Amino acid sequence: MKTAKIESLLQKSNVRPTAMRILVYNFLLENEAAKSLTDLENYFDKSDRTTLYRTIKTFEEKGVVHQIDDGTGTTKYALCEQGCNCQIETDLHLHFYCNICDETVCLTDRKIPHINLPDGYTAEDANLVIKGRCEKCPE
Amino acid sequence: MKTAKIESLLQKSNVRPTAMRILVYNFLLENEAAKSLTDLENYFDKSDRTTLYRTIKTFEEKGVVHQIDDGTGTTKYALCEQGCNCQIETDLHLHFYCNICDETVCLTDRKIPHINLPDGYTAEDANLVIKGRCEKCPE
DNA sequence: ATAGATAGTGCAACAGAAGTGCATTATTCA
DNA sequence: TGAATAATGCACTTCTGTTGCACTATCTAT
Repeated sequence: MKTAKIESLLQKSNVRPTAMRILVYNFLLENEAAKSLTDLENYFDKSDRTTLYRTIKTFEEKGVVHQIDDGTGTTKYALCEQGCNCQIETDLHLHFYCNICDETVCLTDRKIPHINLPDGYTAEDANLVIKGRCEKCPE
Repeated sequence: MKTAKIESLLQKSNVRPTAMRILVYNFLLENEAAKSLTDLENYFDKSDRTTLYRTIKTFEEKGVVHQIDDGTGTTKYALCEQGCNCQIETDLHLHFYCNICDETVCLTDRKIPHINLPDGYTAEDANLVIKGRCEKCPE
């Protein structure tokens, strides 16, 4: 994607499009799998960890990316789809973690099914991670 | 529960019932909510962190407790039910994390619904955490 | 009952991820 | 241009999880 295009996307989300932010956005865009802070750090070895940390936090606050807890203990991030509203319960999609290639992807078209909770419990958010073997890792 | 009872339960799981292990088991038994290593550490302040760590790891290996990743970033543990087979996909229950009291409980009778994955994906394990308000935290 | 083997415990230290404070640099805008 | 605001980079801290090693308790076979 062209830099100018990313710039305008960031601006739409009220994120000032600095060089670093455009690079990070592009990196996330080019990778189907969700990336961790450490992934970013390894890829952008010229840049400081803190900068990347705060970049991703800014993205998260502004709804550019969403956090993924895939159970590996390391938080990962993926771009939100256009018009995605990660916070709304009905829009929560599930994530798939591949035990073989250690990559996590969004299955944006698979929503988390509604669960009937016991009396007195109210749901506000949900997280569903399926672990197994992904399409890229045939048996 | 009587010490003798816990002793025999541990023995049935091939865990040698040391004093520490009986205490830890009892602690987990008396608390409905899942506990983290830090919780154990705070409660058993006379005991060493490593001992508690290895105790809980032994329990986990032998199927006495199961690990819970509730998205807080801290792994928690809860006793397995009798005959529970946490590893089998069909037996996976979901967990509930309360945003108010910061406690995580097993909803053992709510199983994770089956999800149809895209072609090429195979499920081996799953983790579902619902977050919200628990019965003990009325509005 | 005792000696040797095995298992459990406690201390110290380390690793990785996440987060904060502060000084420096870049950008905006009046 | 110059003051205000935002972004970046460095150093440091905290928290959780983990391992190595020495010491102690427990078990088992003689």
